[in-house]
Amino acid sequence: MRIVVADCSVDYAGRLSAHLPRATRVLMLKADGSILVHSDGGSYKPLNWMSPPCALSPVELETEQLEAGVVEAWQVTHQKTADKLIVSLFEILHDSSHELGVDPGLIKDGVEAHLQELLAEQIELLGDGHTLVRREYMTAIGPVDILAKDPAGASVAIEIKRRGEIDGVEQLTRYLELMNRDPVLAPVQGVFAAQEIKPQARTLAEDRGIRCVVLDYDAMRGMEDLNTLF
Amino acid sequence: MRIVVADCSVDYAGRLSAHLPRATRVLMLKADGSILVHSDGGSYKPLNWMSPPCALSPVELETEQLEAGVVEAWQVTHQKTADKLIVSLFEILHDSSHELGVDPGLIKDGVEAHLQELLAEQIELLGDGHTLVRREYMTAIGPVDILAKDPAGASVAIEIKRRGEIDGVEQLTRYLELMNRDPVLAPVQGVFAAQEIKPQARTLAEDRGIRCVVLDYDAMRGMEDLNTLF
DNA sequence: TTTTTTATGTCGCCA
DNA sequence: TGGCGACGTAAAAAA
Repeated sequence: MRIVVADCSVDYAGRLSAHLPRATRVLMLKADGSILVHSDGGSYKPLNWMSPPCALSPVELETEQLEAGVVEAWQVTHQKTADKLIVSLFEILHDSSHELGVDPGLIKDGVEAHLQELLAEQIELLGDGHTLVRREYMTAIGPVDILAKDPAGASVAIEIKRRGEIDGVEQLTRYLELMNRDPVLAPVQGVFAAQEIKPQARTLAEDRGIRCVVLDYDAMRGMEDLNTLF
Repeated sequence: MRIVVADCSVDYAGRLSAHLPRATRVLMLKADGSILVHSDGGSYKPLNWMSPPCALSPVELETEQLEAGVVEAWQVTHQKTADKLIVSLFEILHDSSHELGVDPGLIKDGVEAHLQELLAEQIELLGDGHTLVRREYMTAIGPVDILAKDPAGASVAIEIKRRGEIDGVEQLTRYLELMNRDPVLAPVQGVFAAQEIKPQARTLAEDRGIRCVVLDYDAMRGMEDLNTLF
């Protein structure tokens, strides 16, 4: 990994053409030949970049560029798509290289899939007498996370999110609308289950007669451990 | 912009939970408080990050952490969502700060928006006698890229894409269906305009009575230059 | 390998 | 500010 801080301008030609006027930026050159051009703001997306597989090579400077004050120029070319990125450096303020090694990678946990798995195992969290029909119950417009039955035998459709927001309520509403047209299933009660439910989402859900259930992930995982243990 | 190369581990809790085991990585700390954790591979997406607005603060180390070899720890918290990122540093290999200033930003060229602008100016490309009604004509299900009239005064709805694929045809079909129900507009003819139209998309479009027009971006831009010149 | 789906998407526009 | 669509979407999962 080579890190260069420099006064530079960048030109990209590929799926679109783009230009970055002269300014001070951070250039991250990774071991696989890829390059990221970052400014001191924005989010994780670089201003400009080239993804691997690609190769960096120095560019012979023309008189015009030398006169404009260009000290050095790089050309980064994508192996397959022929996308091209040209970095013109006017002044290098910092330049260092670092041996990083291979990264062990990110371990994700607590995603929606795991919550769904846990709630399916502990369906009684919705209330005594609830029973699981099945996970990923298929409908014409997509799978409902969990289909269950309440103690009276009525259908319950459950939408699970890590964080409950409006679009989750909309999604569940679409499922309910469809399922309530099916005489075998109707009437179907909706349950919006999440670790955290935003006030706006709760209001919308309750206004539509959808029950909101806040899930305690740690407690549910604890229960699972107990179940696995015995 | 502060750049730190360090042996570290990272924990994230927000929409999901994630953990990065101890390894050497590059930490980019931006002026707005945001942080990116990069490895020496992958692509432009960091292994982990926190987007602004957020704030970084040092964490008081516990005995357990000190014994494990943690030298320093940071906590980055998102202002609104309460997402949290904790970076535990075992060894700092590099640490430098740089004044970057505000970036002038990326200048894009050749995107859909520009194509739309150009076609609106050169609406006669659809055929002599065509006139522009307006760009981004609003309908109940979203804006139609361009609404025009043919020489006979009939409505023409134009969907513009850089690369014309099936979903673009579907989108235009939805607009046409809706607009043709409006007695003021009906009958509305559809035009699918793109720099490149995939055979599948062309077949579907023509089957639905939608005209396909391939746009020559360079020629259109050339025309614009002439128009600006005189 | 190719296609489809997901995403801590991000970004930009317009109501 | 919130909703909606495009993105050089990228990245992961499925086929």
